[in-house]
Amino acid sequence: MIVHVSLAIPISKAFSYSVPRQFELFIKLYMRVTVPFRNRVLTGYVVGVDNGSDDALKEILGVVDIFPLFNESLASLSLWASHYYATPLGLILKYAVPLNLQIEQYLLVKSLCDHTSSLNGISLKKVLRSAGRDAVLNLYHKREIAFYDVFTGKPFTSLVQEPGQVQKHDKILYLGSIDDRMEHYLMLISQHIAGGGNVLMLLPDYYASGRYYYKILVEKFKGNVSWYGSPGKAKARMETYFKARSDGGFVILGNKSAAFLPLLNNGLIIVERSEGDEYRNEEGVKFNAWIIALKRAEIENIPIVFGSIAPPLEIYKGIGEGKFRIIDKSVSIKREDIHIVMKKNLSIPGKLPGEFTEIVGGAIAKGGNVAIFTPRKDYVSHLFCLECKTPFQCTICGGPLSYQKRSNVLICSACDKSINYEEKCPHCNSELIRFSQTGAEYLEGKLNAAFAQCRIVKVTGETLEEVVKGEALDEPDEPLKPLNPTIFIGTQALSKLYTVGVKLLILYGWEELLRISGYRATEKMYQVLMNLIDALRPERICLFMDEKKSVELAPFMNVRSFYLNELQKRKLAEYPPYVRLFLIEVEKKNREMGRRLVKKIQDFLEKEGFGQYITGPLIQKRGYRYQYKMILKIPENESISQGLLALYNFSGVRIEPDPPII
DNA sequence: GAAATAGAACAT
DNA sequence: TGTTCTATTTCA
Repeated sequence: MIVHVSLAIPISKAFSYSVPRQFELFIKLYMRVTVPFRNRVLTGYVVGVDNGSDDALKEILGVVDIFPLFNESLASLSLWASHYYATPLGLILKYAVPLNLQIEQYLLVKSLCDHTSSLNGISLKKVLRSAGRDAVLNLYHKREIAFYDVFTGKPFTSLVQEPGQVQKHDKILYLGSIDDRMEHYLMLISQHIAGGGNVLMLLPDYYASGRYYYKILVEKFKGNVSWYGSPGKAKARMETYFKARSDGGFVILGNKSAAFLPLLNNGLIIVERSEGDEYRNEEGVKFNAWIIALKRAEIENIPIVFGSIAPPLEIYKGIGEGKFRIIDKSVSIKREDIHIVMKKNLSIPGKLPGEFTEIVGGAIAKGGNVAIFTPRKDYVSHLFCLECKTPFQCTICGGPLSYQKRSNVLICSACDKSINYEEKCPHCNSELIRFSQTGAEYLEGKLNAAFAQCRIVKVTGETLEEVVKGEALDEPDEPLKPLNPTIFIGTQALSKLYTVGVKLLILYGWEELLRISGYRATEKMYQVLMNLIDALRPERICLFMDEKKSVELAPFMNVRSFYLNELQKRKLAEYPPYVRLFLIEVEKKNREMGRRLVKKIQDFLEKEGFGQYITGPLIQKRGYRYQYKMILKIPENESISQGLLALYNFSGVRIEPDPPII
């Protein structure tokens, strides 16, 4: 017997091994096996089984799983993701099963005959340790033992597709406010769990959205709600895993990895605010959880519901093409309800505009909370030397540096590297440094000085956990006391504060998103504005815009026309969702070497029929290295299949699927 | 991803 | 011609 094994390394092909006779009976597709690779031992997934033998192949060293952890649908989902994201299958499979999976610890042995009775009720982990893996596999194969998990008490068997109730696969966009969405979700969940199904609900983040929804769901569904993938809670995670796998009637909440969680049949998937960037997994395997969830619903033939007040453009495109159904409960804001103040040099440090302190002060005097959105999180995001005119750049990657006053460091926005701020230009040593593009930290300082009597809370992606857990929201269910008005200052993270409620919402430099957010800028602006209003429920809205950068507000005031217009623009410009973008990067110390590899890649892509879609390469010097960047713009109907995966045959090539900014 | 190996650069 | 450091290839 020969098996083809996918390993978690950046190589797109599977490696073949022969199977010693004693393992042959145990081998099934998608089981994990240990194999020799070079001079180490790796765990990989069996992705193919052949009869016959080949003496030239090395032998597998052992069989890890008693059952395959994947069923057909999860396997096809992984295979699809591997192609779609041009990522080797082994890396996807490794991600798709729970991290640090310790199934054996939570499985107990059930004796099925007399001479195994001493093992009855003992954990599989212990039995494996005392009897050895091969002996246990043998007993199981002879049907002398079986397994059940400690949480549900139900037998742990292969994931089989139960015919059961066949559901209608349906893709729905629920366009409406947070209260309407919640009501709709509760109705759907009740229906589904009453029918014995499980519901998977994806939420944009753990600390704020997760907390908010968890609380409401637990109130209604009690112990049948759990988080999958909560940080540091291995046991809870496994409990959710087993419940979802072998039982019905549960609501499983998660963010990214939950999109791959094995779920019993008769499922329903809900994705809340899918436009949130938090669904993008950037570490290791790059993917977007809602895209995976959508494909999964298709493969498993289960309904999926996207709820939002400002959904991603892709979904609105799906409505136009008849792939999505829409439930439209949208509420539009009126232009005349938004007060606009134009100012010069809004993002350059200096005195806050008089109207600004006046308006904030007015709201506070009436005893209401105020939320102030600003697009950047640090003190300032753009430093440059007034003498030699050089902007401050990261020494490692060449990315722009921003300044954090509190810790007096410069942070690279591209690679997160931080260095101490020396108060002089690294180029010419001049001390004439210009700060511009102020952010949340800067405004926080200014507000502290102007409104000493108020509590001022900074809300960014980094502080969100602290804010939600901390004293600012110690009674998340009750709005903050009017006697103690609070000013929340922050980035889009503000739109996660579902419970505070504000009298006044100010967007300070919202139009800057146009320059920050690449080709998605207008879409992003709409989503930021709508989600802030959705979560914070302001009585009044006020925009402070820079005179020179100001934008027309009218196009944002009607959902339908906004999306149709934006889709039209993207189509003309040949941007997503009408094309898919892949960023291909090559980095070499030697300029000529880089050029040669780029040429090889271009020739290969040409041969594969992608030649016409290449832009670039753009050459950038990064420290001592040369970086070559190419953009592949592939029309949506074009299949990429194996084409891009084969780029892993050239080493030193990095592929980034769907880069947000190019 | 990382070890083996081929290649370049430098010294003897 | 040996030594050391770096870039490239290959793994079953």
